[in-house]
Amino acid sequence: MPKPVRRTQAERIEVTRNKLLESAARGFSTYGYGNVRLDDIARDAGYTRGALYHLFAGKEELALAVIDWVSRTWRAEVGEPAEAIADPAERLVWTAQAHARYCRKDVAAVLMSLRVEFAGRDHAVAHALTELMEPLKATVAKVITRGRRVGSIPPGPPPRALASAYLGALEGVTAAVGGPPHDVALTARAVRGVLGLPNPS
Amino acid sequence: MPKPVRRTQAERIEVTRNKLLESAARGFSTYGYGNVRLDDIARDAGYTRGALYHLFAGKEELALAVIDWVSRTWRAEVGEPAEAIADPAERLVWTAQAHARYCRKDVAAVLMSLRVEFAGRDHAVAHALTELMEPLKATVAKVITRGRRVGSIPPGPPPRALASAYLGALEGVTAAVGGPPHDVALTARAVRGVLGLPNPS
DNA sequence: ACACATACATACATGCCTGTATGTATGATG
DNA sequence: CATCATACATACAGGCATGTATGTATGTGT
Repeated sequence: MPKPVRRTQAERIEVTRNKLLESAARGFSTYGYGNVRLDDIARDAGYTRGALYHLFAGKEELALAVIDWVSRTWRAEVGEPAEAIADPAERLVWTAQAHARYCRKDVAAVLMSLRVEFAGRDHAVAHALTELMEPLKATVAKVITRGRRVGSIPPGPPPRALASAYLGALEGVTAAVGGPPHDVALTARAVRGVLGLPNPS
Repeated sequence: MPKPVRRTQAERIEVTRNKLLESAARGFSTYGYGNVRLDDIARDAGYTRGALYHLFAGKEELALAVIDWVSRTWRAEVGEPAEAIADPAERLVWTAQAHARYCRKDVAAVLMSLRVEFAGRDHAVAHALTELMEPLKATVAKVITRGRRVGSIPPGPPPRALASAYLGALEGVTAAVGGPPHDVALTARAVRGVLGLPNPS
């Protein structure tokens, strides 16, 4: 018996919460919001639904918490570091590559999975997702506009449409390729093409 | 009262079947396989579940029929015409553009929607989808290989990985852009980038 | 025109999953 | 160490969607 370590309540709850969030992310990502059973999520994390309902009000709140959790880590690992890059074109390409690396963690796919499932629906999860994507798209559009003013991104379709395509290419390619060793290079290729940048070769 | 036209049984059943398939495609695409209710699908087509269960063994068979139905129209409108184009690079770019136009019909999104929902699961629908995508990916890989031999596609990542990225970019961009007037141009940009082709400018 | 088959509607039964209420064990406080 | 609070498990209840069985109307063969 591996010694019943005495943990403080705050520690216990944080450990449990994180385990549940991770299992939930995997569950939502693999089975979808509607198909996954809370029992599976809890059991996968090593608990029962009792723990889950103690920490989250229900399935919907759990999904919202997962979205918040994943988007936080995304910002930390992809969004924030990208802001250090001055040149707009470089920054967008770097972001794409960082996103591809980020998506190697299986939990990352949960955002795309949920977005597809809730696309065009009136649901709290759907609203959370659009409130997450909308500013991101706006930011990308702004970077594109700046890039064109500076001359590092060639002219073409309107920035907002281009931003949508950029994000779509990002997710589509990373999801389809599904990991190393070519995910980063191929994602970069795709977004370069979308932005109208020449391939570096 | 609009005259009770006397239709033959074969006609009745075909009309009904098609209406149900179209509603099912919309339903699966909007709500997902697990979330949509067969009652909604039937009612949307102007029938009840009675008609649905008379024509299809159940939800699963309905989904399989929808997949078959959509893939047929895709082949007719995108796959087959593309084969007329000799040059490999041109053919792949044209296919992407034709796919973008094809996706303007709302029912087209059903394949991507189902693929995301069933990705990595052991389910009859999942198998049907992989059996549909696998040959397609193989074909694209072959065209890429030929294109490189001929010199119309530059060297780069292995053909299979490139084919995955090509299809991912295709779906990602069309789904994200979501229609005219820029869908075709942006999709072409993305796949050109993935394939390593120079942008025509 | 009659009996039969089939397209489709309505009514019923079953199972599963969410949500809630209750119970138990472990950590906190005096 | 005794009492309380909290993390988590187990037990119960309700709803909702699938699937099935039965009923009705429309087309078909003789």
